[in-house]
Amino acid sequence: MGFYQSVYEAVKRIPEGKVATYGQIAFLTGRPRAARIVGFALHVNPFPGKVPCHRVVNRDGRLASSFAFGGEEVQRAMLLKEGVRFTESGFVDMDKCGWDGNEL
DNA sequence: ATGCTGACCGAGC
DNA sequence: CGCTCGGCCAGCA
Repeated sequence: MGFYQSVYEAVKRIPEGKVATYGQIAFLTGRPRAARIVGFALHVNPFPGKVPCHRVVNRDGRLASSFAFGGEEVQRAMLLKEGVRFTESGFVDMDKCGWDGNEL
């Protein structure tokens, strides 16, 4: 069991209608500076239905450059379906949908 | 152990 | 406001 496993556990804690940044996940795993590892962890092991990697975005609120499930458009559709709001620029509204990481 | 890589983040120009 | 650079940390050859 490596750091990746901890990442998946943290991502699964993200509630619907909310999104978290890679840095946020990294913080929950105990490695606030390991945001890059978080991204790569989801990239190499995107468990469909188990780890909602579509709820994980970068600090800009923008979706990942390479989404494992198909593409940014697919990710955006799933987030909209869950109730996540988007800005005119096509970014996630972090102000309302930004997960504190400690609400639950 | 060393070096390279990577879905990042923050600061600087 | 947009791009570039360095730092950070885990996994792999």
